[in-house]
Amino acid sequence: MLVRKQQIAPQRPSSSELNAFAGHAVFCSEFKYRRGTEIFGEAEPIQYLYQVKSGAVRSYKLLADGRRQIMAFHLPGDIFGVENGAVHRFTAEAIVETIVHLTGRQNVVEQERGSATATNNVLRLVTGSLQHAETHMLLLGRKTALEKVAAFLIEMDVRLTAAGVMSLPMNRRDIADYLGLTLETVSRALSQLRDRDILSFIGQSQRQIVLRDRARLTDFDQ
Amino acid sequence: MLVRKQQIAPQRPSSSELNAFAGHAVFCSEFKYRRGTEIFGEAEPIQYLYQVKSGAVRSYKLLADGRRQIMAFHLPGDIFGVENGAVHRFTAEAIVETIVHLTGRQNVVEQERGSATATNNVLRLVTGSLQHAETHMLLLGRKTALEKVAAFLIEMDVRLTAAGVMSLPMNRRDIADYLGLTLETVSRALSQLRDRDILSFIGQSQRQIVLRDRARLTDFDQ
DNA sequence: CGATCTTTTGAAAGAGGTCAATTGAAGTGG
DNA sequence: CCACTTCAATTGACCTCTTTCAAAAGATCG
Repeated sequence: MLVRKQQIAPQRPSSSELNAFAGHAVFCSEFKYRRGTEIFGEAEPIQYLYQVKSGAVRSYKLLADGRRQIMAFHLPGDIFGVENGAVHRFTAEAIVETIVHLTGRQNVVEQERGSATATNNVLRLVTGSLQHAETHMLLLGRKTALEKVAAFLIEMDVRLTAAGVMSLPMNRRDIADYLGLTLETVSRALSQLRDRDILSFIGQSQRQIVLRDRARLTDFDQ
Repeated sequence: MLVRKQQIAPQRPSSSELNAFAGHAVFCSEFKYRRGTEIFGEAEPIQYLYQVKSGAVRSYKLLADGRRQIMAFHLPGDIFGVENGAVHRFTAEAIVETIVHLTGRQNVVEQERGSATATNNVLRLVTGSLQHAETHMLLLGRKTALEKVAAFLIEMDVRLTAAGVMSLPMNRRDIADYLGLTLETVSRALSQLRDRDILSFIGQSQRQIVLRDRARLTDFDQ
């Protein structure tokens, strides 16, 4: 597993939000993952706790025949890989070149035993994931394609929009696998929103989006 | 809210698994809810922690136009209503006449502050919910109708089958809203499984099911 | 025992999926 | 640095799975 990892600053403990999370300084390295590379796999033993420094991560589950459901996108600032058991329940991959801060699981486990504050931090993270999962179940089970795409844009708008432009790190297939659709349906929904002047693409890339009418976009998201 | 509640043994602290959860005896009452009545509503302040003694509970979220997504069914032994924030994120209703044990939230909060064991118990419950939610997202986003119904039957088989018979407390609409389908599609899938001799209904009720071929049922669930 | 709720089943419609072709962007190696 | 290959996205045409609408039979409840 470490073979895939490209260590940047292995010896120097670096300051990060992970330290704040732990309540005290812990050994904390920076790793860089190339686009498309696996950070950890489903059923692999848990060794680290991760925080996205730059880039983007997708975590997903697969069915036997390859159908994929992306549970969440992890963007700069997000902490992921927090689990209570011994093994990961899903796979995490870098969507683009991604730098993460990581801390050994030992530190987290020790904190769980010792500090009540640290345990509460773990609890807060897991609760946050659960809340997101519940919202997403409602989307997956009961929303139409257009409502799903609108909800996705609103979610990403908060996280990714800088200077009025939303730069999506993921491709249409990733979005589709997040929303329980096909990439063609996602593309058609985006085109429809563009034709109605609710959004527009800028430059040559189809991943740079400007939201022109957030109010009407919200109307689509039930 | 208390108006709806029919208290059974208000004065007598009763022994239950909730006490084991708390690590020591706490005030613990038994309440009975008639079928269809609300136990708590979305956005209501959290006051209690619940454990199903008998019966069944559905917890769900609604869209503005009434579309419903059931997040989970809570069956005898299940603890529910555990949340980290101040208000509930969904509604819980008794599916049939249901008896629950409940303990005041104060106890839980105090335990969170004090005992690390109690906090770990809360963490274990929340982690369990998250794990279930992740599995369910894969089902909602990526499985076909037949696969969804097969997965539902396998899930309920473990929980509900006694003496070879699975007695479902919920109707077809509940199942549909759990699986992101319509009740007609659920009915058709069950008929299909019956026609293929994978299950059969017993008696006059359509909620008493005998699984005749679990191996082939598992084949349908990817 | 009548009224209401639940479930099944059929027929028709529709939302989203599949297949395919085209265009455009982005890496890659000579 | 540019041609070449590969990857990404759009769009059209068609198809199919699930939904919608409707009717009828069956179960349950007061």
